[in-house]
Amino acid sequence: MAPQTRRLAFPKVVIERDSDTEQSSSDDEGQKEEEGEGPLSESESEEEGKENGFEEKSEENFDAKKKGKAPITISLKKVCKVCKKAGHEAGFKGATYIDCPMKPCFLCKMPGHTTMSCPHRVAIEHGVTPAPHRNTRNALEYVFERQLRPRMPLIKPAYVIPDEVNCAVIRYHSRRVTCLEFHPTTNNILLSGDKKGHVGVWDFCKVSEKMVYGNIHSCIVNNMRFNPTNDGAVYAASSDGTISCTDLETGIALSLMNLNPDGWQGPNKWRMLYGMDINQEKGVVLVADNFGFLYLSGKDQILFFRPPQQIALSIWVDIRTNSKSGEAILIHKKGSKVVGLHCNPIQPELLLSCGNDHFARIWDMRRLEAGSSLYNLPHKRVVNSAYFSPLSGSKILTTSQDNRLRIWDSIFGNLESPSREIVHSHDFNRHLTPFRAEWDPKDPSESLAVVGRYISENYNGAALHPIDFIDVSTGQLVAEVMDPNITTISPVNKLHPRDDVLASGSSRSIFIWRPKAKSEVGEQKDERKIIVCGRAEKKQKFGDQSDDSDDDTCKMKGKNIKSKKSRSKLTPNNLKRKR
DNA sequence: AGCAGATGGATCC
DNA sequence: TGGATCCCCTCTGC
Repeated sequence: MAPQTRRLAFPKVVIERDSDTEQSSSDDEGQKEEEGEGPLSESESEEEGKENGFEEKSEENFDAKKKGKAPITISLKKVCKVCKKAGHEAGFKGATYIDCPMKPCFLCKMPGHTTMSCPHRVAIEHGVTPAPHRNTRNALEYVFERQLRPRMPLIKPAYVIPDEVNCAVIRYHSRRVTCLEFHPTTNNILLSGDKKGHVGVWDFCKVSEKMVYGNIHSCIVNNMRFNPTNDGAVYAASSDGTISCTDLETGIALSLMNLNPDGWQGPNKWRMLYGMDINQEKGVVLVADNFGFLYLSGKDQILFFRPPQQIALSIWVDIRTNSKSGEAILIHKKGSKVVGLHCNPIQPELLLSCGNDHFARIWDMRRLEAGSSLYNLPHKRVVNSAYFSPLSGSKILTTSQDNRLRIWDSIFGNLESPSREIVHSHDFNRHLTPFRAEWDPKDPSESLAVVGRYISENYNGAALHPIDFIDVSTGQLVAEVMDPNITTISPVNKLHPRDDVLASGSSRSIFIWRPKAKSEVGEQKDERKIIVCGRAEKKQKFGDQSDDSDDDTCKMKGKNIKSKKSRSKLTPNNLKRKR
């Protein structure tokens, strides 16, 4: 499928919504008239009509009102489940979610309109605040222009979008997937961490070769990184307060650090590890906790480690030459979670952190002390992730819970305000893994990012949550990929470092996406396989897909398909995008 | 099938 | 600073 923009998709949604709304409101009227609640339902329809901008409808209702029915003061009329007021209802109408008009827009957070009419929902640019015009440059930027710019291509190559599910493991994990990581050298190996602390290793070409190690952590795996000098070992940071180093062959995990050596001493004492990255140059694992502190640990310390001994805090390796060893460094507001750490791919001295104090911060590794950050990048709400661009390391992409992606085009330029803010729905429900927009590591122009979408869209009667590909240099929605069988939200997405492959984690399942064109032209005749885990594990091979899928459409039409029934409908024939 | 629970963040007081 | 309360598209297990 060619990359599809919102502009193409949106009119379809409008049509669905119109008929849905009209139909459901007239249904309501009919039903309530029987119940003797005519006038109330009329006023309800009227408000709904206004909300959607249908003047004719209001007139019709006015006519109906003139015909006259006695007003009733006591009723069992439904109230809005959001604001508890009568006169309107919020929630799903079929597969379309109707916002409560009393609340600010759920998407852009501005008052005066709802998500349905939000300009950011219909704009092809997806709601971009353009970069302020800059005519000042600092000396570093000239260095950037001279040294890095020549390596970047002048003409942006066409994006290749992995937009079709190629294989999947359904209910692979026993809890929701929290992070994914591709093997750095073996193309087909995908690692996944889950909320329970398990780590999965899956060969998605052989598909059935999969393993879940359940003995590594006791709760959420927040981040994983491969050992840059030994790709058979992976580090993981967990909310159990430990960093593990796991041998992928054996599954034997060694604990590199334990911040809760005395066990559970109450929620105020329990330390959880979130952000993690590895600085290859300096040979250290950087990890940050839920109290605002950064810890540095020798990456190769593991070589001297014997389980089940746990390394005490005092033997952390401190790479700083002029400060005390073994000290945690406060890098974000005390008591706030530091959810992301990223080392600059080009400048090993630069570290980027982000957290719940609404800031992303840039640090010089040579001067890591509380309050000594080089720059603080403010956000309106919690920052879920912050990444340097993968090739030049000169851009920054952040995901904040204020439903905005922010892009700084050059860390050498003016960092006072982001170059762009892109409105995007990822303000998540608390029981989801936080959304993190991630760069495409293969894009030489460093402009393509992938991020899951929280809010659903009505696709042929099904409420689906697409995975968005966004050109962060323009804010344009390059593609939204979805599959009728994936009705759950996909907050975790990872693009392959070399292949045109997307891995996404949705609830307990993992999906591998490849470009549809490839299998169509037979360049790479992949067998699409789905493995369903569970009580009776069965293997399904995707058969030929017939175009006649109206049956499924009808089944899904007009209801929110987030039900167990529809979730279990994962069959070869209905795994087909209906647009 | 229906419901509780998970332990998240914003906001108000 | 801390407790209470609310929440909007979850998902699972009992």
